[in-house]
Amino acid sequence: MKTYSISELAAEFGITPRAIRFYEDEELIKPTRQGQSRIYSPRDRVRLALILRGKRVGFSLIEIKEMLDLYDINDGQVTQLAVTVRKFSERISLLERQRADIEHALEELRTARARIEVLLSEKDPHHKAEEPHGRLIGFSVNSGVHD
Amino acid sequence: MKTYSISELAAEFGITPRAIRFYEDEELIKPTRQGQSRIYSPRDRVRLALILRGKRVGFSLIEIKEMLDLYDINDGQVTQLAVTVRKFSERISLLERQRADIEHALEELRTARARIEVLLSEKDPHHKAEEPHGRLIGFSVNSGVHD
DNA sequence: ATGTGATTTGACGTTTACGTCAACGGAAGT
DNA sequence: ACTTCCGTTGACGTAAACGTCAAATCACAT
Repeated sequence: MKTYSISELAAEFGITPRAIRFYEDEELIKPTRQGQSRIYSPRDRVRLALILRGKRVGFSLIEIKEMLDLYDINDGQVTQLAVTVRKFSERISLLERQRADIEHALEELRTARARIEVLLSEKDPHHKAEEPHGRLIGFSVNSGVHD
Repeated sequence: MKTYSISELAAEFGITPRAIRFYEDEELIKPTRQGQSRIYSPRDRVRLALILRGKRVGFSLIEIKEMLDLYDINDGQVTQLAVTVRKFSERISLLERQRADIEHALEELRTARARIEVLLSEKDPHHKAEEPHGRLIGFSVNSGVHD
C-alpha cells in the first residue's frame, strides 16, 4: 500500500508541512510513524483532502474533526443518532444559505464586470481585457437585505 | 428619511454593536453623528447587509471594503478598470469553486443523513427525528480529491 | 437632583489557523 | 567524517474579527 511523506502531501495539496502537523495536533489525522518520521496512508491523504474541502466551504477545524469522527464511527460504534441527524440538517441548511449567498454575489459580480467591460470597449474597441485605467460609472447597490 | 440606532441594526442583523463599530473602525461604514451617537441611514443599513453577506461567502473585511469602495466609485471617480475586471474575474472563479465544494458537501451530508434515518426507522418505525442514541454503520469516504 | 438606560471611547483579551524561527536528529551521498 | 537534506519538536509570533470590561457621557423620567 502506497505511503506519503509529509512534504509530499504538503506539495500535492499546496499547503505547508506545518499545517499538516497542526491538523495532527488537533487530532484530525493520525499518521503512523517510521522511527520519528510521519508516514501517511492513502486514507490519511483522503482525510486531508476532506479537511481542505471542509475548510473551503467554511467549516472550522473543530467542526471538520467532528464530521470526520462521525465518518469513523461507521466501524460499529454507538452514537447519538438523532443528534447527528439534527446536526447534519443544520449543516445542510447553512450550506444551502451559503450557496444562495454565493449565487447572489456571483450575479452581482458578473453584471458589474459586464458593465465595466462595456465601458472598456467603448473607450477602446481593441481592448484585450488587460489595459489599465479608466472611468467607472455605475451599478447600483440595492438588493442584499434578506429576512 | 428613516434612520437607525446602532443597537437597532445590531438586533436586526443578529450581531453586536461592537461588531458594527469595528466595521466603522475599518472604514466599511461611516454613519453620521447626532451629538456623540451614531445615526445610520437606510444606505448604511444596506451596506451592513452587504458586509454580512460578503462575510458569509468568505470574504475578509478588507476585501469587502475594496468591493464596497468599487461600488462607491460609481459617483464619477477614476480607477484602474482592467485591474478591477481581473479582480472580479478571480473572485468569480473562486466563488464558483466554492459553490462546487458546497454542492459536494451537501451531497455527502444528505446521503449520510438519509442512511442514518433509514437506520433510525428500522430500529424504531415511530421515530419523529428526535430520539437519542443508536448505531451507525457506514457511508464510505472515497471521493473528494480533485486536481 | 437622581437614577435608568443607551451609547461612546479606550484598552486589553481571545480564538483560529497557522507562520516562523531555533535547535536537534537520522539518512544518504561523497 | 562531513555536509546536505528532510523531518521533528518546542516555543513564540501573527492576523483577523471581534468579545469584554471599565469609565465617562447624555437624554430623560421620576
